[in-house]
Amino acid sequence: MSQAFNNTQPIYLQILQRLCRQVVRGEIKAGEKLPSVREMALQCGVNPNTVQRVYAELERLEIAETRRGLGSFITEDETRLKRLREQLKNEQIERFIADMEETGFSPEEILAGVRERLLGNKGQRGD
Amino acid sequence: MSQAFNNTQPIYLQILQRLCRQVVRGEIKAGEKLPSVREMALQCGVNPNTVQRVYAELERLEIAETRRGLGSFITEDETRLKRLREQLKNEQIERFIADMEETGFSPEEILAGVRERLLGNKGQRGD
Amino acid sequence: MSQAFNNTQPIYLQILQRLCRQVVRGEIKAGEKLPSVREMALQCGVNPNTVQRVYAELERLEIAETRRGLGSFITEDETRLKRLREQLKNEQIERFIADMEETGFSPEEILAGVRERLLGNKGQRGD
Amino acid sequence: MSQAFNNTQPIYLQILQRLCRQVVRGEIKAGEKLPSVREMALQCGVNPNTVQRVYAELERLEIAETRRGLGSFITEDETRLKRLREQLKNEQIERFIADMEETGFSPEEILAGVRERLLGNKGQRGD
DNA sequence: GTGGTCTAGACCACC
DNA sequence: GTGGTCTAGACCACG
Repeated sequence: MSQAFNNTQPIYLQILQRLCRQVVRGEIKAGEKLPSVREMALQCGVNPNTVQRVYAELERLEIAETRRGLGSFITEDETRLKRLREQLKNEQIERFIADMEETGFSPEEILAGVRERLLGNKGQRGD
Repeated sequence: MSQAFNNTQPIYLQILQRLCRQVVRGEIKAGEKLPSVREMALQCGVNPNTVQRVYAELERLEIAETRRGLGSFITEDETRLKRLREQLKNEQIERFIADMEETGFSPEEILAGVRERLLGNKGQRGD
Repeated sequence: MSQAFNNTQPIYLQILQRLCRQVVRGEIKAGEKLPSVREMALQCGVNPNTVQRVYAELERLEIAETRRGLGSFITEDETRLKRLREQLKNEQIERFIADMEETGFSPEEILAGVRERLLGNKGQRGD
Repeated sequence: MSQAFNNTQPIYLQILQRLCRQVVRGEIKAGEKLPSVREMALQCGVNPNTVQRVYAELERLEIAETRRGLGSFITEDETRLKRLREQLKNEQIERFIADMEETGFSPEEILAGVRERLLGNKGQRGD
């Protein structure tokens, strides 16, 4: 679990992404304390420097804040977290569709491909 | 020079991707000769070595083949190119949906988001 | 400097082959760390780029994997290494026999020639 | 037929090898006239320069000789051709076994592998 | 420290 | 002319 990093992306980004997703999925709640840098480093089998960087980035994104001597905490601003959810959704969709269109797929083909993948390819109509 | 590359991805991958897309979109046809390494390097404002790497990768992917002293050519195997198109489509969709689901979005939400982005949010019903 | 390379084959392939053979012979063990790119370059009297290429190829062959900032390591998957051994054996035999047959030697003649070379030509009978 | 060259070896060597093998197999006989350079180039779909090089090499190996204004001819010295046959056989065997031993295979393993490949692996004994 | 990428420029064999 | 390899040296992000 704690050790599944690929080499194509910096580890710190992978951890960052995982934390964001846990927050968005509600597995980590508003106001919740994150593990200490050292603890998290152990859990992930990673250099503390790397975790430090993740927490700094979370702070920059206003998803967490660190209180000196106490640790890092997810923001208590729940609307911020809801915004985060929408933001991630839109970014991912945006990037996906831009990529697909640049590769030459039409909107119809994109939509059909996504639907097929999600629902199986039993003939849907009525778009 | 004439082309803009971003810094988040190696240049050679950006060129590779661009060529793949041009092939998939039919802008480059089966059997067509690619510019020589040196010429492409000039066009891209890039070192010949970098282009060399791109062409080598195209060959490894069986999208192009190089003939000694003659240059590099897109494969004449059109079915290979069709496969490439499907492959790119499926990979992109797969990655997108995996990402979305891992972030906690349901299939319905994904599909709705994609449709809305592609068609505007006029009447989606009955999925 | 310390190593002699012949001119008929690219240096990077010669280094690659040597490493593969060391792995197959068990001189380099599963999980073992390879010298850093720079160090290996020094050892071989070769440019770091050349070694880099070798390591990239080893990774593509799933013989080694590189961990960011840590170095390159022979895969810990021992069955992969056993497969490699068989693979090299079969490839070499296959190529040899294909060559021999294409040159017009019969299976009997091939086998006799190999046996003679390996054992001296004492009593070959009854094949 | 005439167009099956791989990229890992110079085309002229591939043609050279093919001719040697045809001679060794007896498909081309002692004293026989080879196609003209231009003719052979057409047959092979190759630049005349390339064929020129092949014929020069054949002459250097004393397998063929070119008579000005008449063309190239396989040598009439049949013992030379027999020697060629043995020479090719021994070279190929030598190279194969050297490679195998360097990869760490024992003589027994080599012999077993070759026999298995040639005869199928029905338990032979009596070496 | 590590690997990854890139440039500049060279040399080679091949066609 | 072409692609393929190599060197020398640089810069970067990562751990």
